[in-house]
Amino acid sequence: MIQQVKFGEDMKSIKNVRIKDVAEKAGVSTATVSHVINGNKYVSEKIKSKVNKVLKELNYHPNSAARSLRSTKTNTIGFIIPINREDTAKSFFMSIAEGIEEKLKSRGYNLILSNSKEDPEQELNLIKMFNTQVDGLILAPTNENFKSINETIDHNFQIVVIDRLPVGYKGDYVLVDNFQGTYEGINELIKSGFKKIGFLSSGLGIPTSNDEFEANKELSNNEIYVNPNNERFEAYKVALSDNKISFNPDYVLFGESSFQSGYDLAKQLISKEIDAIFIANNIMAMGSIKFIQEQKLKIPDDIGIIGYDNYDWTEIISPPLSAIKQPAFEIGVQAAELILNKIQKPTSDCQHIKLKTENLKRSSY
Amino acid sequence: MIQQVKFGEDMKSIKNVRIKDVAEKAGVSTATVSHVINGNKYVSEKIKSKVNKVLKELNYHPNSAARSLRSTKTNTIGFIIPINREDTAKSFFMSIAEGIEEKLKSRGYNLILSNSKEDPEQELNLIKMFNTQVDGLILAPTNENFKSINETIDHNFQIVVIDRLPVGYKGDYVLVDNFQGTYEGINELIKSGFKKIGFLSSGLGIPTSNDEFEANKELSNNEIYVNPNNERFEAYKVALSDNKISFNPDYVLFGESSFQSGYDLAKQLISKEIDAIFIANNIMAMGSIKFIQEQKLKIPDDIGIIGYDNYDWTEIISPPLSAIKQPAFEIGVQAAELILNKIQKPTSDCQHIKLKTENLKRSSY
DNA sequence: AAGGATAAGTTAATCGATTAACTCGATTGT
DNA sequence: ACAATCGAGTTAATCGATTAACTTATCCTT
Repeated sequence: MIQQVKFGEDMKSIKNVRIKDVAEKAGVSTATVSHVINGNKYVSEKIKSKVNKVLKELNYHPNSAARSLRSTKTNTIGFIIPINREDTAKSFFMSIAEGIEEKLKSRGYNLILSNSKEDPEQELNLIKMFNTQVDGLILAPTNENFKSINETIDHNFQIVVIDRLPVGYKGDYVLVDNFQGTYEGINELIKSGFKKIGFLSSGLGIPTSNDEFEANKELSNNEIYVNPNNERFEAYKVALSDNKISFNPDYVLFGESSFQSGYDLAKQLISKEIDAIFIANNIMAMGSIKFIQEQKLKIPDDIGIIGYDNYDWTEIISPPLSAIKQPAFEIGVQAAELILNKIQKPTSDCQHIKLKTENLKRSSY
Repeated sequence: MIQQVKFGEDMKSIKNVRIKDVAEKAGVSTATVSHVINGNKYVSEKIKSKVNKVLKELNYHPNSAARSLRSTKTNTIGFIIPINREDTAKSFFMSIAEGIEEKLKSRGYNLILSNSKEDPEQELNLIKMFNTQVDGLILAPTNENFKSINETIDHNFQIVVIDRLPVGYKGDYVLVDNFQGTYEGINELIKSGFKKIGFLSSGLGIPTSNDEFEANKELSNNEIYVNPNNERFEAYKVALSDNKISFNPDYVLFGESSFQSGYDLAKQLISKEIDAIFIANNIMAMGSIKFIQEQKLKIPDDIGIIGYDNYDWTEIISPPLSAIKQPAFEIGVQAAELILNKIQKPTSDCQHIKLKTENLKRSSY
């Protein structure tokens, strides 16, 4: 339904108030007004208050384009998220965005948001676009290698990486300790008596065959692509091994991050007579649970479950789902903090932050 | 866990490539380069290709600050959302944001995102901040009256309002036809044999007492504050009346948009022996369902339920929840379309778009 | 062949805020 | 008492891209 309405408002064609207008009205130079606004040179109280008065009267707002052009600071931070349509990770990244915004706002910065849609090409394009637009970039990377990213950064801006760690990246980052959370989760599962524990996840960023994986291991920690999924997978294997349970590759399935894929993989896995599943991906967890419900399997009697990330729905399914919760908002706050520091002091040491997860034990195991 | 790492990268202190550099290398004037880039004056093929070549070689990217300053176009659209922390509406607005972004990107525009947190003051501040930053603003308003908003807009930018309609606003908007969706939902409930239908919602933007409400009715359609909740409430009443069911104010409860409030209000409502509930708010629906599950009430035998908005979780609870789905992504696309049109042709007629909801019948009634 | 029209580029003013360099009077030190 | 220093403002160059106005050279038209 589309209506059309005649245009006939009190169109404002107000010429913007310039610093010059303020200066004239206050009887001072533009430089003085600028000094009052930015407080970077001493101005006498008398003049300062006169200028401030005029500033208010005229409702002056600095033209950010002019300001950026002259000072080469944009006061804007870019944030690139990697989500597909219908991906529930959007809630995760949105919470991160909130954290970022909260911190930025308190320091007078803006946030520009863009979505790479998990497409490395898109990501590179966005970075290009950001080149002259931002003072810093918070990036949840989809390119697995930092080289290509680094090459497209031709402007002098700061970067903070979150959520995943591309190969060759040495700068600031904020990650979540996915190893610890998963390790603890698997451990709990085992303590509760589960022995045949399946592992469901979306794709790994690293080679999955054993040979290649071993090869990777020899590189230093910074030299492999770290994404949440492979950390979780590693933790799964280590936890099993620490509990003297042998690793069975048949119990591990990777698929795309979707409801359907969760459903399908759960079906496959359950046909293998496992007694518990660790599902490293929120939306796949939903699909899996759907299948389990359809099969009328009892949770946790027939099958134990742990999911990843705490969404509201995890509380209202029956039984409520146990989950490993990532501190999304906090990631955002920390990332913003890092980037602002780096902008203020570009030569400062790089910070590597790893946030702890929280283990939410409910009734699904 | 925080690590410190010595800073010692191959710091880039590259001076940015300016249009002047390109011009010199290509042996033409800066004006010509600009014309090639923007295509607003004819340039011979020979020169055009020469310039394009240099553009690539030098990896030129226009300085957006300079461009904005001169052309008074920022090529940026602002988007203000009104969400509180933990509000599941974040998923709804995020989908809208995706829709906006998709459309904007295809036309070379950027998106700046900010959150008013449902605080009218904050909203006004954000608008102020946007004044010289954006060419247009997409606003999910929290101020109920447009006057205060209008007063803080001192720059000459375009506005498109979404989701709610403040009093006195006459410009472009994209809304969802909440009346229709709710009306149909209630109708279906009645057809399925439910008679005592409760209504749960977060706060209305209009006076709720009957007198005041009647007073409001006399104003023209554009003169009352329209938000999704009051439309839904209206539809509820009309649907009852059309089915010759008398309206019982005891069956209607308003609370804040939270899990707990949904839980509490469901408790209240159920004590009144209703046989179905229409829950006009997603997160309240979760709380309500939690309570219903705890009481071991059978859905839909003991109680029928319809919720609002289609989240993934609605499929995996038992039984799957019937819901009215808003076309979030589409709202974004349309809003972006409107604002781009308005920017191109500021005097064009205002468009009023109302999108249809979708009725997802599942097994909860 | 003269005069105008057109085509293809160029020159230079301009957007608004910042800031280095400067002015000018007052204060201080010896 | 005189130079040096300081305090409080001002002047004017500058950031990089756009674009109105202008310059040539070329092409018609009669």
